[in-house]
Amino acid sequence: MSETGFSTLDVMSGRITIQRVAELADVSKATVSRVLNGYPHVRPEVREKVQRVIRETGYQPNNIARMLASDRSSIIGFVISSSAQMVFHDPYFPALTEAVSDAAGDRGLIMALFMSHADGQGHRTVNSILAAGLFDGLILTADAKGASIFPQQLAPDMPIVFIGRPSQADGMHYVDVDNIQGGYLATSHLIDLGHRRIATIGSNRNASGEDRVTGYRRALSQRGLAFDERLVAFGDYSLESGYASMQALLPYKPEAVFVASDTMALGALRALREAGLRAPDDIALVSHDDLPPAVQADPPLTTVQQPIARTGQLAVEKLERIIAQGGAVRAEKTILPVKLVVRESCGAVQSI
Amino acid sequence: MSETGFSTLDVMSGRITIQRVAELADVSKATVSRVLNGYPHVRPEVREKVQRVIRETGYQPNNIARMLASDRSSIIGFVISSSAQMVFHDPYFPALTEAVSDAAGDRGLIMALFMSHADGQGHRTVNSILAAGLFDGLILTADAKGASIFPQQLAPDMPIVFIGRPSQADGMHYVDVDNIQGGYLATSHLIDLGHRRIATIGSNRNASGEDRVTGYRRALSQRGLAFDERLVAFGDYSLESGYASMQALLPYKPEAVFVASDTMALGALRALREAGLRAPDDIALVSHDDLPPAVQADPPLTTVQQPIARTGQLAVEKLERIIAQGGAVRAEKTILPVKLVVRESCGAVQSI
DNA sequence: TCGAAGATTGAAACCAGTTTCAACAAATTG
DNA sequence: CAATTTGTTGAAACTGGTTTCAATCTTCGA
Repeated sequence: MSETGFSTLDVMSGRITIQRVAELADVSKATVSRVLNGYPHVRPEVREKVQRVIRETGYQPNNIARMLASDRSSIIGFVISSSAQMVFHDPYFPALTEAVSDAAGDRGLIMALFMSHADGQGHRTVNSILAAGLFDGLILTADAKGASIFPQQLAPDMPIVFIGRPSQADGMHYVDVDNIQGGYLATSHLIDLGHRRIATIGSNRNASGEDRVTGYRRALSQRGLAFDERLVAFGDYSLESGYASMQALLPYKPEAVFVASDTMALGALRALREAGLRAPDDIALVSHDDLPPAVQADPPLTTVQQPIARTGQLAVEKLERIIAQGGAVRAEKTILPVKLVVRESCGAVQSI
Repeated sequence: MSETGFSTLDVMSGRITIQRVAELADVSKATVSRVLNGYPHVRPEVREKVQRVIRETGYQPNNIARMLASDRSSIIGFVISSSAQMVFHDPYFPALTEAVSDAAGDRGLIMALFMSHADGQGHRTVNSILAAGLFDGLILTADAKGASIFPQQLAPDMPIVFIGRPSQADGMHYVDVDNIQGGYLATSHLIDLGHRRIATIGSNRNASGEDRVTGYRRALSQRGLAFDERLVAFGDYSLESGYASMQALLPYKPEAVFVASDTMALGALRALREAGLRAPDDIALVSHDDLPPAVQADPPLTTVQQPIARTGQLAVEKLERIIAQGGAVRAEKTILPVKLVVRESCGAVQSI
């Protein structure tokens, strides 16, 4: 009833607004806003008074109003465009998601996750994301070869960073891992161990898969080994495809195989086991990714470690920079180094 | 220069607003808003004119302004509170995430993902989520036993649905799977196959793990089998813990084991293999979850299938209902049925 | 044909912040 | 000591929608 019910402020009315804080601190909304955002031009004692009111009332600024006024949402979209199968079967995407989520959280950004299945219309997803006009920027996992629509064409001003080299990389920002070097290191290691008939299970689904095969070929040619078409199989990163690919390769009697992902290597190992062969004694194996299954495999996999957490982190940082500069940043790619982790599947170390 | 530059509307000015559409269609903002939201009280020809202008200008309403005015964001938060390890190693969380993401997308909701690692302060995450005041509601994965702070206490009005029974389930909405029945079905199946010394690898980390062990005990007692403390081991859902648990059980010579997750079963299988034992010939195995590794395992796992996609979907639907009704819905739990999927690890089917 | 009920419409208030700009005070300079 | 410059502050405009309410226009029944 009382017009001056200041004392019961914490009880009355549903929500505390900046207006209310301003009244209680006996200043204007503008000043409260300055305090809130750490802007200068506020006398220390005024600043403190406002902060005290904020503390005492438990005032939380309304983020949506903030977004509207400042034209910034602090929300970024993370779009995984891949078949449902891949997301399920390969720990790469969970690991990457976690990396991006962590990096976003560290910077006070909120990450909205979209899984746009290639089987449905992934485009619809991307379209509706852009239409939402809600995101400060987007992180996209590299598209499969042949993806037709590019969000840039739909929203040229939207800051976008790819993870993995997109099929049309011109003018795109992206963070990738040195896949060519990955294939090269793995294959060179096998050559160093004395193997000559070295096969590969790669993938032609996306740029990463192709690059790893490129590295494989580069290592061969650099050491004067002939490239044999029959020693190359292509999978889709699933365990099943690794299994099938290994079965297809066995008739050509490889001494060693570079498998382009840990998950496919797991499948390859099973094919070996069923054929009564053992790694590394009968066939040496080096794979790629260094995800948890590599350690868990039997035998543990020698594999190329790719810095997934760092990848996610750099993508977020890069995106933040582009957002801050209003999108006027020259397209720039970042390639992260990889390294070989030697375990038992290659035969360089004796199993314990 | 011209004051009446309507013809160049698509070129001039950065963004088209509802005001601009209203001017072009020669109506008020209110009418455009009515058309936009499909409200009645607009003459057909007016409606059509407005729609034409919208189409021609490519107008997209600003979602943030919409949120502010309507006090709805259409964003839900999905919080995975678990150790980083679990998220990495067990495909359960990726599968669940995908289910929730899909269900949200289907309903026009945007899903923000939070992975709050128990190792850091998960509470800080939840706090800052609530502070954001951005979400219409939250879906939380059930907390581990002993989690101390409940978001309800911080934000009693926030619509929240748990996936999995939370440790303080009173007054909470949650969707869960019938874990007791899961343990019961698995164990009964092993009893039916003639086994008597049946061990279990469970978990006391959360309610699901405990329930599965409860089901195991219920099946034993119902069939008049004694419960033997030494035949019970507890893991943390990781492959490693399954491996260690199985090693711990072997000295007590179980004939069969019910393992509370596929991932732990994978570890158990390895322990068997290293001990020179085979499933199902030496020890029969039934696990829980029916995630991809169950099929990929060697031998493929007989396991209890839990409907993950359905779980996510129901959680989103339930949350949407609570949001729509302004939170005034009586707490209600939903328990989904599980079923046994017979493969080779239990010995009921001959391997091919 | 008149009055009442119902449909259509727009002006204005509102959501809760940020930002601009003018006014004034205090400090510095010539 | 006057003239600038610099610092502090609040009023008001602005972000782009939704919603209320009163005014006007139709339609229909008596």
